[in-house]
Amino acid sequence: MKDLPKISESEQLVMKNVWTSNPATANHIVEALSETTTWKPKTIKTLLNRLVNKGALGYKKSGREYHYYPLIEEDVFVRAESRSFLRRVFGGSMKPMLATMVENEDLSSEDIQELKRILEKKK
Amino acid sequence: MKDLPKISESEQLVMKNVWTSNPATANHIVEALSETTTWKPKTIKTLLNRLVNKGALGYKKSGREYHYYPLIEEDVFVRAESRSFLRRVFGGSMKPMLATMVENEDLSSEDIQELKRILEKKK
DNA sequence: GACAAGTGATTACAGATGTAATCTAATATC
DNA sequence: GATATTAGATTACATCTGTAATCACTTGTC
Repeated sequence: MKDLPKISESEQLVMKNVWTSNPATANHIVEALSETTTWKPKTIKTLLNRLVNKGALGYKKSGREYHYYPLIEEDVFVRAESRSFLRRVFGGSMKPMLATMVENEDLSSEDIQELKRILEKKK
Repeated sequence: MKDLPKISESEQLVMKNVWTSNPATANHIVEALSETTTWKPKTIKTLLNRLVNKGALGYKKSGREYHYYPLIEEDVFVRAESRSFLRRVFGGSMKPMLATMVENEDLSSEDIQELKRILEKKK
């Protein structure tokens, strides 16, 4: 898997919106992000422009609206980010990572069963 | 849990060394990091100074050597980082996170069994 | 006491990031 | 065709981060 561009936390929020619903206009993304952030539209448009420059987003012009779409698959990004996190914080080891997550989160018996099923699915 | 200072990836490498063996002198940390990085001693000392200013490290002077020690417990940092990762990448959901990790990593049957035991330990 | 050596503090610089305004150009409306 | 409006590009600024040199001060040695 070739190198992904480095995407900051703020840029990730933008990407998440585009992954969820694309193609999307800037205004659409601005509206969506205004529900969860206090960013000004100009800020969001800066992040969009940076993501385009980084090769994470593409766009197609329609009239005077740009329709943005992802150039990185969400799955690819998520897997890369997960690998990076596991290596950086746990030295690549799954066991302490899972132990820490399990301690952090309030999990029900159903949750635990579901997680075990996920483990069992592993071939 | 009060706010932890934001620690960069490079600073995390320094912290890991101090967590592993402390108190530690700058030279000791420089030696240890020289095994895995190509940083100059001045670089490492900058990172040490920044960590002190951030409140992540403290020091005690002995002769002309500073003995650095952590002001943040590794466990606390690891838990906070894990929470942040889970929320940021998976919206707080354990199941897709575990599924992604399991797909990413080459796990043996023993590994899987051990991970299930970790889940079962959850009260 | 003087000088050398060693230690960290401060400074330096470039790029990244967070945040947002200003400018330019294109489209929509009249 | 002219003007208003809108959309993104560019610029702005402060802080963070990566990387490392220079400076200042303290300690060690003679």
